[in-house]
Amino acid sequence: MQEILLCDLDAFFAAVEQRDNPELRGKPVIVGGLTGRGVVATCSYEARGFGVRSAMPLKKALKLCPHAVLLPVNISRYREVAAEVLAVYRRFTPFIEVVSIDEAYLGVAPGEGLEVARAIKEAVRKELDLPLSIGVSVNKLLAKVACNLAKPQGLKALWPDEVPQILWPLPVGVLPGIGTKTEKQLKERGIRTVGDLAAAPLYLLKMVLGSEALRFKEYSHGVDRRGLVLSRPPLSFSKETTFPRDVWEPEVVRGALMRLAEDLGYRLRQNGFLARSVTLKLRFADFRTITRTRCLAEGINRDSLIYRTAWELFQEFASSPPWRLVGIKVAELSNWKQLSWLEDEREERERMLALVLDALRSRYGRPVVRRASGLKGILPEGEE
DNA sequence: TCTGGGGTCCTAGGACCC
DNA sequence: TCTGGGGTCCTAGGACCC
Repeated sequence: MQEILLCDLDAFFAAVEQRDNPELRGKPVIVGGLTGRGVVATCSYEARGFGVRSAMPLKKALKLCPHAVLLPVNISRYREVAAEVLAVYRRFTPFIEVVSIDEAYLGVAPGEGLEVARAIKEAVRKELDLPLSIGVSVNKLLAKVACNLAKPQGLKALWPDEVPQILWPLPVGVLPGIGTKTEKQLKERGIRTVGDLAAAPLYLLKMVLGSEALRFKEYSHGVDRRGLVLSRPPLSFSKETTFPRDVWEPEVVRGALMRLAEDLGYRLRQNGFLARSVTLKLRFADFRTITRTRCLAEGINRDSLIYRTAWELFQEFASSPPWRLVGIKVAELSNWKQLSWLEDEREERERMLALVLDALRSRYGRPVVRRASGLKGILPEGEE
């Protein structure tokens, strides 16, 4: 049987910032959206010492730690660094499941897990100067738990024979798929720890976990049949934005939808996809959230069609302001194929323009030429 | 304390078809 | 007239993960 490593970069965004700016080392650093309604994306361990946590509203984080250094999320920079880390992993094994920007499972030969883990940790520290935690075991579940126990900057193995001693005392929330809601429901039935879950009768588990009860029962015994998923095409792209203040004017929402549609169209074209469904997401000031989806006859990848569909959905379903967030998701992706011959000349022109703008965007970032008067009648109404 | 953004998966109801 | 059963597609919402 193969062994599995879970490699998890510690406080990744904050660690990159501290590495790139040595004067930040040893200081509490918070990386997050700086809009006033932002939350903590990642914070350094110095900040965690003050009680600051991921997903915490920035306002609260700053109350806990007023002298923290606050930085915006520089996601393109973190992506670059993450690619360098992946390149190191690839020197050790081709079996890699990338979970997120800072996390990956690696498959290695039986008996080699700990040795490879030590070498990877050392290489990432020496070559990239980044702290990394690694959990080692025979499956993803135990590797993940081991990694959590190892953090920060640790290395730990967790073998099946240690399950009663190490896994059972932990809260059920350590199992993947048990979040706050499910944890609460289990607690109401007297199931707090993984050991409780292992001892619980199946009928009781089914009341909370439904058809997944058996899988979680297996997890509680350290059994995890999930394999590594080496690579998968994306199923959807989405982009959403929370307004700095609650919004009462449909025109403000319309402007936001245009920018979201532009971004999604760009990503579809860059990745060679057509989308057959468009979903509008709307959050009201009271936090009630709705989604409305429209399935299209044909796949699309143009900003204007994404925008138009989302705007129609908004007009149909927006009900009443104030709105807090608006978002668009495109899904039902298929590979790019030749569009129908029936497009009229205007559409052809628009498609050519999109290609030119994309080229500019690739080279220079968001184009400002969008505002030039020559584009009247080509871009969707109100966009010029 | 007043709650981001980008994803995946599951469930459940209704429409529709045979 | 008093209504089966199965399959698929579409849609909405929710839980979860990082």
